[in-house]
Amino acid sequence: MAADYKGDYQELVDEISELLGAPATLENRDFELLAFGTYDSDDELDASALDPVRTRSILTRRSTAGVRTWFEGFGITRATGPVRIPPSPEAGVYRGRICLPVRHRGVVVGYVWLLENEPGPTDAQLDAAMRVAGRIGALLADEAEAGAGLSRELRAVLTAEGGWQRDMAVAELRTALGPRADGPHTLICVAPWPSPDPDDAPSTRSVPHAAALCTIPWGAAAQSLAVLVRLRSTAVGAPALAAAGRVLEEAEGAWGALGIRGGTEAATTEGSPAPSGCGTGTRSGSGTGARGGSGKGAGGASGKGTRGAVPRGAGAAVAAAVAAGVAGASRYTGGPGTAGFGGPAAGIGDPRVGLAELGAVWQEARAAAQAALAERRLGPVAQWRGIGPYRLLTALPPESAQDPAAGPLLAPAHRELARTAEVYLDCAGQAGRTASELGIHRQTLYYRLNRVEQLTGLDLDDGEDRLLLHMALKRARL
DNA sequence: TGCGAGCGGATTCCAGAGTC
DNA sequence: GACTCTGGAATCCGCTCGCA
Repeated sequence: MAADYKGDYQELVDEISELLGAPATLENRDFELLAFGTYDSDDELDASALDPVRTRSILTRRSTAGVRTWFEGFGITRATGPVRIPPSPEAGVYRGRICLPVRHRGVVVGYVWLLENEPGPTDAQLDAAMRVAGRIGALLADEAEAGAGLSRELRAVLTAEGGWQRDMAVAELRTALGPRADGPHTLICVAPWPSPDPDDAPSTRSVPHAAALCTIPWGAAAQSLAVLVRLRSTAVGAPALAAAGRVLEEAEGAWGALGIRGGTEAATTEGSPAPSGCGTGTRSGSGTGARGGSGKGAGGASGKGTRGAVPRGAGAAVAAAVAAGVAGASRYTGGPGTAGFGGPAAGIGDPRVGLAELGAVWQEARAAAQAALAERRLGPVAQWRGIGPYRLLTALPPESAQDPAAGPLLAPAHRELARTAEVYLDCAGQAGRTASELGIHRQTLYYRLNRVEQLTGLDLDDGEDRLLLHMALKRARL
């Protein structure tokens, strides 16, 4: 049964505030706010509580990197007793404060902060406060252990083969979650996730509405992060979106720390516009007679496609993970969806009540993440219900990625032709819109389409041939 | 309802320029 | 020289609208 840790932290912080006669705040070792004391002074408004750093910490639930660096410079990560920190206006710290390191079995797990007042607390008072900090440390360690346990249960559910194995895993997760297990839930898949190490995953506390999270293999060498999210109802997806946004921030930060660009910036610095710019356009065009005409043979290709997708500045292991998990999608296009490593993406499955269908929800979340990575216009956070044809395409077996009909077109030398064909098909075969979308002359478009037909042996005036090529091109992006 | 005129988009053909 | 792209002109085709 999960404990109400938040309430316990609050009581302990209030206890410290009362002991020392000053408002206290509690942050974890990542400087994320866990609780803050509301000490009642005799004044109507205690100006001492209006310190900018403390106010910011309370309002944003965390401290800035600059403040963190300044504090850590006083050795608070190694201290076993109270540490006095003088004010430093240049670091944004306008008031001196006392840091009580919160330790458990010798390891720092958080910090209690007190603004210094005159006269300061006595040694006896600080000793008493440190004993309370010790109880907070035990509580933080207990919570971390409980969270890790849920990770194991969640991973067991998501990696179970099915049948009785999954039923057993679901039963264990249900027991661990308690009564909350019967409420509405969904799953978020964030991929690629930079590390398989559970210690590198964010805590459930730092992800809004998260009940459990764990890492799951993504392809051959990469990782993804699964987040189980509690919802108020299956009709309201806002909590899942908020959680996905928060975890994406963590993922982008982690990839950034590894020297790999995140976010959409990387996606727009190379290559051309998205191949699917016409995806939501009007219905079919004229469908008139056959194209033929002025092709001049099936000789060499331009070879002017977009450049490689391997991130620069990354370690070999990371590059391998990216190659397996992300860049594999960029087999031919140069568009934002696939041009290099455009950062991680998140997929959200359809909400369900209870945990029985968690396996299916996970498949949906994975598929949505896969679609968001392949087609950046769907992301960075994509919901299963919003990925359109990718609901079918992601369900196809891996071997379908190389359909012989589209094979020649997927060669690196013919990236531009493949992109031309895909935009043309996305635009429902309307030459004018396609040429406009690609920024080429319409005659150039006819020339390229003629080359596509020569390479593939398909007839773009035939509906089934069009469907086959369209599916093959989309599938190859996944 | 059927027909024809007008319009606009799609297609084809040809010539020529640029690049490798 | 081969390939690719661009531009102009002619033609085809489907759609809309007015009219009987």
